[in-house]
Amino acid sequence: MVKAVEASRGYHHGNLRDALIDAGVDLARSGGPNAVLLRAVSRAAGVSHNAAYRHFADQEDLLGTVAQRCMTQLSLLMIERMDLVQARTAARRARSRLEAIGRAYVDFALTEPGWFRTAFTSARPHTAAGDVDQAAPNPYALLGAALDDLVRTGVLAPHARAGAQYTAWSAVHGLSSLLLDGPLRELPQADVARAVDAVLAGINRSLG
Amino acid sequence: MVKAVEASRGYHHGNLRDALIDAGVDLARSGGPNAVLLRAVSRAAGVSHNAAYRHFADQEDLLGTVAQRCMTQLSLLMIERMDLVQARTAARRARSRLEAIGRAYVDFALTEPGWFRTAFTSARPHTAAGDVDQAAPNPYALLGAALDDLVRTGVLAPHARAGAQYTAWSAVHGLSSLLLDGPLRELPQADVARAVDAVLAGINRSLG
DNA sequence: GATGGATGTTGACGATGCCAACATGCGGGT
DNA sequence: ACCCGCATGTTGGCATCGTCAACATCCATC
Repeated sequence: MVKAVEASRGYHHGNLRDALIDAGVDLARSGGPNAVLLRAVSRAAGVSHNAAYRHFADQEDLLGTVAQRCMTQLSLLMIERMDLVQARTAARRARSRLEAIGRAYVDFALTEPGWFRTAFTSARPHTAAGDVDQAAPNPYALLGAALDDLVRTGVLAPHARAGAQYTAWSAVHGLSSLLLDGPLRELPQADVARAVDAVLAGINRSLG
Repeated sequence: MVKAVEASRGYHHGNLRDALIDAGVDLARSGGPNAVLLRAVSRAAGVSHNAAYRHFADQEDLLGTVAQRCMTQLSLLMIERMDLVQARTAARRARSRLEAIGRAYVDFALTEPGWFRTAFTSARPHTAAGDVDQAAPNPYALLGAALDDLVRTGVLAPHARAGAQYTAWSAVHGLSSLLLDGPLRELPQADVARAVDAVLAGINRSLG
């Protein structure tokens, strides 16, 4: 057979690493990075503390792995929203896609604060040596692809692409952070919408 | 006399709250928010664990207070850099001041990562009820004042001010975060400078 | 079938946050 | 001047966490 997906519950779990990561993702969702505890994930996986040490060097290692999964969740929402975009011309489509991506980014931060904070908890270069899942979609690769499309459709001048990338990333990520943990924390919902519109419009304008 | 600055070291410390906060700021500087521990600050203040509970409800309370001090540090650097700006016309001066503020923001994040992370550790609305030091300068108030100057000097149209505020805050904060904990983490120094220039130029352009 | 290495378990140690009970001494009221 | 209350510190203890060491189990390979 390919692999025992359903965990056999004998002495050996059979699929513990994934189970631990899943538990970590759950904990991160509700409690953020500080909730991703070695003993807690072990408990959730129905296994004894210390079992995790056979799969992760230490808590930081686990957290880094969970953080990557959170990044992937962000990517999934971005892709989903991007695929919904429809437009006449290729140029308009590229523009709308970029906006959809940006909006997804902010929405993710606001609707999944635990995941968002965990994804950027950094702790360490969670692009650690070894098994970074290269196949997993990356939020910034998606943003980059959207910018490539803008260049392809003539909206964005090729020489401006590099700068636009930094500008777009920064604006969208910064807004998300400020709304979540910054001085915009308790902004009324209507103002939030206005702020998002303003920032996305600013990005659009800065594209030329 | 005004106040016993030098701590009298009897049974009662005499100035414990401030001593604990200072110790917390030190720990935050080198270790970030996770290093601001109740027992550690007590130790640093030469006092027994639990003494801190006479001045802070819990660790989160202490951390929030320390976070505010970190915010103030950021403000101080911004003010310092802003005051260095010289320019012929009032308009150019206002523009240069905004840029100086933005650059200071990013520089602070990169040179004082522990403080920066602590300042935005949020944990809870560290604008808790009660004694928020209103006199302390606020990074966003400074940014707001700089934008006001741009309106006053005719660089920025009044109706565009609100949007510009969100745009500028987001861009500068987002860039800082991405350089510190995001995918731009290990960017070579030359590219960092380019990215900062690009984002600041983008802000300037978005002002019209 | 035996056996070795991968996987899980048990137990322990130090550190942390927080609670309860106790100690100290400064400052205000008489 | 005295005394006593209450803010401030201390001691001790508990539950939880990360991590190490020693041990148990079982799957795969010969």
